[in-house]
Amino acid sequence: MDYKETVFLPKTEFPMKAGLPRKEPEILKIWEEINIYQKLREQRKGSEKYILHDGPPYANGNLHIGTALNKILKDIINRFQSMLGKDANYVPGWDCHGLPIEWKIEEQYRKKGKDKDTIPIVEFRKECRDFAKKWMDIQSQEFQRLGVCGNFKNPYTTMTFDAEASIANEMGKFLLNGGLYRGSKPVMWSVVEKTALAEAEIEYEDHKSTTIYAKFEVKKTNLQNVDGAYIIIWTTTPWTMPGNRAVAFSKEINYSLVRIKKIADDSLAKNNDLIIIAKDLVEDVAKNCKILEWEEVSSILGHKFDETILSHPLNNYGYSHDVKMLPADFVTVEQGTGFVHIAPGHGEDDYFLGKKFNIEVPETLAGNGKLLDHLPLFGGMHVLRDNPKIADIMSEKNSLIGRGELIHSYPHSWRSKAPLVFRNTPQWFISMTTNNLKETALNEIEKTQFYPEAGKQRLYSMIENRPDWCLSRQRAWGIPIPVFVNKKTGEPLRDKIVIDRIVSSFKKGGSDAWFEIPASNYLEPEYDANDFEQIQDIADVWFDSGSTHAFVLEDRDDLKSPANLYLEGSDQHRGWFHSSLLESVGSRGVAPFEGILTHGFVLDDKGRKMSKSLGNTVNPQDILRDYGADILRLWVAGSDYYEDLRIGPEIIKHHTDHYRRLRNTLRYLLGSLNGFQENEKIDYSDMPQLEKWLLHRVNEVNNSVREKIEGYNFHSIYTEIHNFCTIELSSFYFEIRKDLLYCGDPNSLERRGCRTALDILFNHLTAWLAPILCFTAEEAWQCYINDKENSIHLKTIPIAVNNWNDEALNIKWKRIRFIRSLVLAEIEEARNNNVIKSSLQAKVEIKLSKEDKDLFENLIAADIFITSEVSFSIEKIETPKITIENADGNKCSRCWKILPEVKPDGLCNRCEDVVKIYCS
RNA sequence: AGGCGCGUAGCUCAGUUGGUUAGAGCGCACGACUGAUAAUCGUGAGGUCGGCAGUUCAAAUCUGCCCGUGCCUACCA
Repeated sequence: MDYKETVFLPKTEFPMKAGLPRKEPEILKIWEEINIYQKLREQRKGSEKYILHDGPPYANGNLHIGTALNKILKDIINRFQSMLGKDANYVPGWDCHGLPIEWKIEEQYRKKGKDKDTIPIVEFRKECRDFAKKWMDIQSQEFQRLGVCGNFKNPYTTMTFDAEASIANEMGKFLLNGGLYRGSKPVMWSVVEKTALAEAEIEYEDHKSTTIYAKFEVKKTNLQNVDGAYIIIWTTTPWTMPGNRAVAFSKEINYSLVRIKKIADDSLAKNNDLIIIAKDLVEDVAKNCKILEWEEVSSILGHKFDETILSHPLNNYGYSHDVKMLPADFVTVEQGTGFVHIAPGHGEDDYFLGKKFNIEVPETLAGNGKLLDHLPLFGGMHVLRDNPKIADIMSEKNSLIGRGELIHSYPHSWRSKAPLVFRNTPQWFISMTTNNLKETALNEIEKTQFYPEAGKQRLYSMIENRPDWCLSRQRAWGIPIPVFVNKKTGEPLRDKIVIDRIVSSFKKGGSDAWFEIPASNYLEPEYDANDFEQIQDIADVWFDSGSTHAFVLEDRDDLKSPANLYLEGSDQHRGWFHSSLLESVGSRGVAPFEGILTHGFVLDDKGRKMSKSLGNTVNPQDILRDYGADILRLWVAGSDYYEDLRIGPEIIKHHTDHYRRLRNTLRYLLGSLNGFQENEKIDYSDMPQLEKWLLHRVNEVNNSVREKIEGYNFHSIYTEIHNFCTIELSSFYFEIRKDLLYCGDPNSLERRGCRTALDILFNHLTAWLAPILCFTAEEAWQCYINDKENSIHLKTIPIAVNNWNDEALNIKWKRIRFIRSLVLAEIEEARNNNVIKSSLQAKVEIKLSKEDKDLFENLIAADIFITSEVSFSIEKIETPKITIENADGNKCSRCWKILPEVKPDGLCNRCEDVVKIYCS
């Protein structure tokens, strides 16, 4: 007779094959139907808030794998916090202003043959706004497809009128507290377009420059025997000579004092002149300047040039200022003379070095590329065309020892392809020293919790070493710096009334108002608009996103500031973490976050960065289509995201394998719990020992999960859950309990106890997994309770029941499992020797110590080993000795155990009873 | 070139203050079961702990150098 029908086999609707790409959108639809985000807010109302403030992605282009990582990680954290019972309210945001969008619009213009400069600025900005909106909507859909739960109906963006007004208001705070000032700094300038260019708008191409070796006579020095000697510099930009104010040397370099003995006929050098150049470059300079013979008079260590003052090469022609010699790290002996001429208005290094030593920054260049008229000898000359002429003049005035030409890589404009120059232009800055901004920011970093810890050092040293924040950009798509400058005094107007007017007008019409509404509306009646210059610069977009704490965290009633956590890729140490900290500290004196978590970058499976040219990019869209979001989420949870993380076909396969184990565990639980009812539950005290052990372990894992949430150790949670499912559930507990579940008496305390424990286990497991496998956990949960409104994501992780803790029991079962592993190994051996085939055919004889034997008191050892018979004999040995033989008796047709009581083709006593009661 | 990181089995990760023979799971191989079945169970083989040198009785762990790699800067007179 076939007893299969009488066996209580697992039964469930939960399919083994997930079909996530099809299933997930269905679940998303249900969540939308029941409005789960809103529901969660209502349910968690009044609970402790947990605010992970979203760093806004830039609204252009589709979701890529890095963003997917970022968003999933944020979602996992929010869901775990929510599962702890907190009100984890996530408001996603977008960064909307800035150059990349401006470019796209310009590109569209170029295609249509339109010129950007002929388009009214407000119209141009409108197109940028529409572009940002379009991508925001696309990305919003993509983020939600990943399972991200948040306020997608009302996200924040940096371009709403409220946000623009609020950001302008923040700039107003810096204006009023004195932190914002007008300074100047050399920027990459295109003399063709008459505009500053951003780093990204620059391309490097070969360019032919006129080079000169110019001589600076030593005027005052502590050095001996250098009277009348010349320091020689080399430059590829002769036009910067009028702006020269210093010469840089390196303390580490050895220099030579050289007397020129013989020169070629066409050399510009003079016999008997004493020149000073780096020792390593003497040959090189001599060759380039056609010096045929020379002698080294002495050598000079670099650091001795301190305090030395030189004369400008054109000292006698209107350039009579002192030229200081300054030490600088960036001076090398790779090229030139080992001295670098410093024109603070025409180079980044030059500017900062000059600033450090309080050297004036002269203005020498007009926006159209012409040297200013008042400059002696060179007024009106053009920086790109007249370099040979400048070299001629200097040569005439006996201020060179050589000249030449050099083809080298040089910055050019992306648009016009014209060479660029560094030009000193007025810019707005936020001072790092006013109001102790830097110091306070560093203190706030000390108070911040960093995950991982190394982030603290990184942010700290960046803030510590950064110069003042240059806030202005010469651009169109962004928030204007809302400042008026008094034409007479050059001072910015610092008046709260005016700022308030600007802010309220931005609130009504957005920051376009700056370009549309006449200045008089803001200034009058207190001031006369004619007395003021209206600033046309746009604020650095980092100021926008740096202000999100103000217009998101502070302005929304359902959020709070400071946020519990800011979480971004490690590149944001220089970006959002940085600007948010400075903005908040500068305006409020405190950091906007309590913690910072950084994740690494996504690399390919070999650890190389992804690039189109290598063809190793991984598209999240492909993974969603082929595997589903839960697989991507599992990849995030299973990786150590503090470091860079890898992805590729093999790694995806690895995670789908792990997914199957988790899914099958859920499936087996659901199958085993088929028909489980409240009245089947029994008390803990009535449960078998094995179930008590299981509940102890459930408690242990539960505590561990809770603890690891606090430290954001999700890959550790993942590993622990996976190992628990594999080692303790699937291959141990489930394996042992199959007999009881399939064949046991449904009314027995043993089987009811087992199912009660399985129910508890299922409740825990789905709660642990829900934040990671948000779709699968919901699917399994719904399969169990069948109540759409009652989503798994509304639940919390169960509170540990102290009663279940029994460490002594755990230690006992560790030993039992060890003995079991010895038995299984012997069974395998017996199988290989053809003694038995299946383990139920085995009779196990164990020689073991009394202590070990006592472990099995009141337990059915055969069940634990999944054999039919076990006999013990006590011996004084440490490790049990096991022999395997064939079990005595016949095979029970229902439970397949081999027992003496069973008649051929018959049933064992237990099965006979069960069949009689339940299957007739 | 500089600043901050990283490098442990094919894959994802553990390895406490230096201390036996470097661990886990997956994958792989072999086997079992056919009552979790495109599942489940068992057994097993996989590592010069990126390389070299040093400190030490003892190094995956501490130090130095090198190689590879990632992020951020600087790519210049």
